[in-house]
Order: sequence, then C-alpha cells, then structure tokens
Amino acid sequence: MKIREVFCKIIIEGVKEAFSGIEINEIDIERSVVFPAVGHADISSSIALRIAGRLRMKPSDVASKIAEKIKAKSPISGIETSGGYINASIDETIYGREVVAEVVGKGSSYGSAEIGKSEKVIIEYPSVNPNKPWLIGHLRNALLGDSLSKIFSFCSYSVEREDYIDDMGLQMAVLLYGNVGKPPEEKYDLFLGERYAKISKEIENSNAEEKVNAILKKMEENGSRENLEVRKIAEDCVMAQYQTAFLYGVQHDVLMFESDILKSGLFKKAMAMLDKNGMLKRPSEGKYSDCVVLDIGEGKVLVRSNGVPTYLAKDIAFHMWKLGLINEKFKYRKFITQPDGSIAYASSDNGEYMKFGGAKRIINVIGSAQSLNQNMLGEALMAIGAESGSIMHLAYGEIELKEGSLSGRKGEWLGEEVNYTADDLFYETRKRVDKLVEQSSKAGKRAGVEGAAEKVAIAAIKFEFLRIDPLKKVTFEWERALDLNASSGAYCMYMYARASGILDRTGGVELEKIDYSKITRGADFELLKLIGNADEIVKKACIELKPNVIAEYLLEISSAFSRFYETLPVITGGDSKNARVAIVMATKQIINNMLNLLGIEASERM
RNA sequence: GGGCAUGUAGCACAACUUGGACAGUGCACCUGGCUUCGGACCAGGUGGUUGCGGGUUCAAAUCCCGUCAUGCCCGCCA
Repeated sequence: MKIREVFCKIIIEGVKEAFSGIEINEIDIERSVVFPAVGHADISSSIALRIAGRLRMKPSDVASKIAEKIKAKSPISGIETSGGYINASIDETIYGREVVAEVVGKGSSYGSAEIGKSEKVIIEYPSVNPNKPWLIGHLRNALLGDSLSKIFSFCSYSVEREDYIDDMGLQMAVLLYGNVGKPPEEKYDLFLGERYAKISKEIENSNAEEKVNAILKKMEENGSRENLEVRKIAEDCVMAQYQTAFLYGVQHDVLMFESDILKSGLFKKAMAMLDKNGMLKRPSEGKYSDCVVLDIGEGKVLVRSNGVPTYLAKDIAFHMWKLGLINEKFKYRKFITQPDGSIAYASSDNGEYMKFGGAKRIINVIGSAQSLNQNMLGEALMAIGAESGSIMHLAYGEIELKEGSLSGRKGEWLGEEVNYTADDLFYETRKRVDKLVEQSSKAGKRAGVEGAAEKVAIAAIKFEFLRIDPLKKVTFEWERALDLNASSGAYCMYMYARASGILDRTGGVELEKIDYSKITRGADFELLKLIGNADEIVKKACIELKPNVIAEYLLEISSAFSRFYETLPVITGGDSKNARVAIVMATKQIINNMLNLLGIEASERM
C-alpha cells in the first residue's frame, strides 16, 4: 500500500500552495514523513519544522498554513497540526480494504519492491577453501548470502549466486605434500580438515616450505599429475561441503574454480588492461624488486618474483570478468542437483559454454577482516572503468560460540583456535529442540508434529544469525537461540502456525463478503498498518544489504498478530468475523513471505 | 604507528546513512490473566547522564572535532 506516497503528495502540494515563493526539495518532504509512535497520529510530517527557519516564521504557524491548504485524500481522513508537526489520520475501513486486497491479490509476491528492473547482480558466498568443513563463521557468510540473494530476487533483480572455489591456493599444495589418502567413513571435508592440520604442523617442524612451493608451481601446470589430483580433491571436498549447505537450504547457480580461471586467458588480459591504464609498476630494486606491483597507495604485489600471481591479482582478473569488463567465455557442466531441483553448474574444460558472469553489479559477502583487500580490489576496478557502486562488499563480523556450549567436535585440528563446524551446530540444535518438544508434549502442552523439530532447529539458527546487523559480532548462545518465545524465529513460525490453525477452522472468506467497516482502531488496525508497510521494509533491506531489517519487521508483525487474536476473537467474532479472517489471511501471507526472505520455511503445524 | 569497525538498561538488539514529538523491542526481575480460535501467548510494572568531553542547531543516539575502550587489518598467505 502506498500510503506514504499518498501522504507525501498531499504535503508537497500543500507546501507548494502555501509557500509558492520558496523552493522546496521534494526529497526533504519525503524524509520528513514518518509513522509516529502511538498517540500522535497515523502518519506525520515534520516539514514545517525543517523550513520554518528559512521562512523566518514560527514552526507552528508554518504547519497551520500548510494544513489549511491540504485537502485530505483517501485513505487519509483527517489533518491536524501539533507543535509544528502535520499529523494525519488514516481511514481504517478504506485502508484495511486496500491492504487486504493487495496482499490477497499479490500472494507470495506481496511486499516485493520493483527496484531492480531485471538488472543482473552476482552475489558471491561463502568463500570457503576446499580443504575443510564449513565452520560457524562460514555458515554466517552463507546464510547472509542466501538471504541477500532472496531479497534481491524479490526486488526484481536477476540474481546469480556464485561460489568461488580456490583450488589453486597454498592450502591445497599442503594437502598434496602430505599425501591425502582415502578417508575411512568420515565426511570428506571433515577428514581433509583434520589431515590439513596435521600436515601443516609437519611442514612447520621440518621446514619444508620450499617443497610445498614447488608443488604449488606444478599444480598450476595444466594437465600435470598435481593439477589433476588437486582438482579431484577440491571437487570431492566441495561435494561434502554442499551436504552441509543443503542441510541449511543454501544453494548456488554456479561454482567458479580458480584452476579454470588460471587456464583461461583471463589473467593475461586483466594484467594487460591494468598495464594499459598505468596501474602497474615493475621495480628493479627495493623490497618489491622483480615483482609486478599494483600502483595504489604503497603498492601491492600482483606477481611474485618467481612469476606466481598473488591472490589479489587473480581476484582482480576474476572481478573484471564478473563485471563484464573482460569477455572471457568459460565452459560449464552440471555439478550437483540441489534440494529444490535446480542445478548448480561448475566451470570445467569439458563442458559447454553458458552465460554466467557479466553483471552490472556484484556483491561479495566476505568477512570484515578482508576489508582492506576488498578496498584495493574496488580501487583497481574503478581505475579501469568500473562504475562506482557496482562492486559492494558486505562485510560481516565474526561469530563466536559462548564457551563450553557445544558438545560436538571442538575443531582443534584447525589450529590452536577452538572452532565448530556448521554440521555440529545443526545436530546439537536439533538434539536440543527434540528435547524441548519432548518436554512440552510430556507436560501435555502439545503433541509433537512430524518434521517440525528439524524446521524449528534450522529456523532458530538462521534467525539468530540473521537478526543482527551484519557488521556486528555475533555471540551464539543456546539459551537465547533456543528460547522459543518472542524475538526468535520459532516465535514467528508459531504465529504463522496459529494463523493457519484459525484459518483451518474458519475456512477462509470471499473478498466480496467482507465488511471492512468492522475494522476497529485497535490491534487489527495496528497490524494492518504494519502489513501495509512491507515494500518499504524490503526495499530498505535490499539497499542497505541488511537481512536483519526483515527479521526485525517479522518480530513486529508476529507480536502485533499475537495482540490481535488475543483481543479480537475471530471465530466468535460475529459480524466482524469476515473482516478478521481476512486480516489473518493477510498476516499468514506476509509472515510466509518474510520468512522466505530469511530462508526459513514456515509450517502449518508445529 | 596507520587504517577500518564497534561502544545504546544486568544481558542481547533496534533507531544513526536521510537530525525532529516521552530513545523502541526481547530476555531477566515484579504483578496479573488459562472451562475462551493451539499459553512456544497476552496485559501492566521496575530499569537509560545513548563510552567520555567539546562544537554546530530551534532541535543531537544521529552531523563535526577531540578522547577512551574493545575487535580486526596493515605478508612476494589466501
């Protein structure tokens, strides 16, 4: 519902009529409009306060002068002023009808904001090396990327979800040096992680760094034994990692293997392009002698003195491809079929040409620790003509588990740091949710519902990871995540299930039969106001790259719905029944749509 | 030393980009409500010098300057 637009228009016209002499920015007016706290008004503008100074008038006089000129326009019913504010009330009958009609009409697309206009955006996540399992930090990355993909799709962008596989890094050479061998029965990524930790310790103790470097060089020779072997290990590892991804419902469109990028002509073209733009230096002395250096700030090595390119160099080349600054064609083959039936493709030299890459805009979900690198990358790309704003870095903070809270594997095999895998997190959560369900069914509160515990476990984790501003550090605590009341994913799911339950008993309602005049100015109207604001919320989440905006909104809706059915009975609502059923229908839809954006599946029963 | 980020009630968060009405929400704590559409609930209450100090403004959690605390980054690793 465009109530905000309607009100803005009224104010703009009012201001123009009242003060025709002065120039007023319409954006200022739009920014002055808010939905104030209960008690003042339904919608309000502070524009009089903002321009009073320029007019050399008292704000309250400015407000009254504007208000005099304003003609209320449906669904805005009344205008009054208060201390410089221009306040309006909304007609709940008309507004309720419009919101309900829109939600029912649009269904699962209600709340979408058409700001993307089919523009292509590539979202890259989760950047896990193919030598270990997903840890909880990688999980936060993946969940952010997954949710962001959904939000951008919802905003009518054409989203390409991409997974970059670094199968040519030093960590892979380390594995080759130690001779990986075959795993017994363990999950392959876990097995590799453990092997990797052991082998790196061996290397450290025996000063074998040079041998590892030699392997690294051989790995890069196309078709060499090392080259083939390392690709096999990487693919097997990614396969295992995707079991974890699917557990959490995380999916991709394409996997780009670094080895394929190196084989292509992409890197050479990229270096030539940088050179042409005067971005490269080749110092013959000093600390960077015999290297190729990126000429930004104090400089950054792109090609080492032994001729091997660095990570940043490869990343720059890759991003030129992502942005379509270089047209390099890659071949792809089917990698894996995902839970929703879609196929994730992988770059490969024995596949077919497909159209990936070449987006107007790219988003990299990468830890805030890499901000410096991402800035360098951005600067280099701008220097050769990338549009400003075309590359965005969603930097996210670390995630830690509160001490002693996971009974699973501690992950000391990853080095000294204690860490946990995303798999362990899931199984532990699942176990705890089962216990909670068991306790509450023993207490006679409810019967356990088949399959619900798993959904609740996933929802609890996702909501806990996504409810916080990405930039901030997250400390995962069981007591909070598994507190299934307000402020949790389970609470939102519960409200959805309640709405379903009510609709089961009432059987829905035909739109034509609804008597909207039965909408009161109570909890029903408060709920409708929230529901009507969905597209603004979604837009904000999209523009600011913040899924937590959606989580916040979901909690508000859920809590408003709870207040609604507590105070206004639906089934026994008499004349008001139909209108209330319609509100329940709208609520169910909006909760479903918003949960989807967080990657959480709602269920009818739990 | 330089750069980036964070600092809001006992705890966890929101509002900061775009300055506006008493700084919102949940947990915890206190009080009340289940023969009433599923109590994983609701109503009410206690709790805040928005790290600190200046400045700009009619108006500052929000903008500017300074300062303190915490975290991260500053490699021919990725």
